[in-house]
Amino acid sequence: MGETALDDLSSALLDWYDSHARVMPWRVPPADRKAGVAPDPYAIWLSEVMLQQTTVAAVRDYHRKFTTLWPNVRDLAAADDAAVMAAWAGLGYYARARNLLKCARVVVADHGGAFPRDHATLLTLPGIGPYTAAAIAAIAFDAPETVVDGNVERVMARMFDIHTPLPAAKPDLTARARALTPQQRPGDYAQGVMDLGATICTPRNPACGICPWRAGCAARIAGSAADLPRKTPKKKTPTRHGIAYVARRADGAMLLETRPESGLLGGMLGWPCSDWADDPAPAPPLAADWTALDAQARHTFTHFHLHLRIMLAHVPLDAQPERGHFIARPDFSPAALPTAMRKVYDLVADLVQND
DNA sequence: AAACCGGGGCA
DNA sequence: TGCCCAGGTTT
Repeated sequence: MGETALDDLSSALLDWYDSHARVMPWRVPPADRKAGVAPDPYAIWLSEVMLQQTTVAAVRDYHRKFTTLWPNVRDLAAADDAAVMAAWAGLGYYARARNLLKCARVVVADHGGAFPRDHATLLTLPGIGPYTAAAIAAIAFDAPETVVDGNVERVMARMFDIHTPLPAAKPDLTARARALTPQQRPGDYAQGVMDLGATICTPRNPACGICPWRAGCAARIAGSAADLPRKTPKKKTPTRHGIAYVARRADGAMLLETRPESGLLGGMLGWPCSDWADDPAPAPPLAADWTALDAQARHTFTHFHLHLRIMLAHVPLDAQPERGHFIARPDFSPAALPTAMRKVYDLVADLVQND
């Protein structure tokens, strides 16, 4: 395919984006962008980190919460770690929140509070990999970088009818995407391809009939669009079991522990637990008269299902736990818990409210 | 290169 | 249930 054909494709995509761009709070619409309105790099960076493996619908409220609590990178850099982790609770992949804070502090300490504009420097920042570096450079600074996410991989696999399964096909798909990236409006182009993948070239039931690229799409012509991209099969998820211990002190305080920085739910608040295994050994955080609940909390992580049995105890004011710390009733917010731990609270909430 | 790391929405 | 998602870090 010659340069002219590729230019025609990128032009068609930009025309489509001008009239079909999705509305997002952090995004500058194409008309405003053409009028010279620049995006806020802080808002773009925050959105891109939140959007890692996460849908736009899930990100919206969290982005608004963060920009309200911390309107700029200096405010975020000065925030308490626990406040940021609590605000992130429920969004998942908690290493992102820890790296978010690290990154904000590096930007303030080493870059004068201004985000770097080039891909290579962005790549040195915590939590920013090849995708996010390209996305920030393109979207925030309109640099001619090629942004390749799951949407773009799917669009390219279909445009060029590539049957090689992912992840092996990634280098080829990236090269195809790079060849299509225009020098004019690369930021809008990057967002346009992702919008196309999110709204037209969807994983299931792609709307080929209204696609701006339908005439040049090899998979649509071959009838294989809905079957692409192919992916190497993944093994199915095992189930692990655990025991969660909920201790309520006589004054209403609840016993929780801050999980280790690294690992599952790293740095988040949770109930003291046994290990999570096929047949977990009991590990109560203090000696007490523990009562087993009938209900179990069930939660699915990326790579395993978790079934948590729940033990409940009412303990005296002078109780001395071996692990964790008591959090006073007014200071305890279930919303600050990751979802697996909040499900445990939901099951015991009625039992610890009024006694 | 492969493993690890959440959560919700969808068919 | 299984698959999908605006991926990065660690091993």
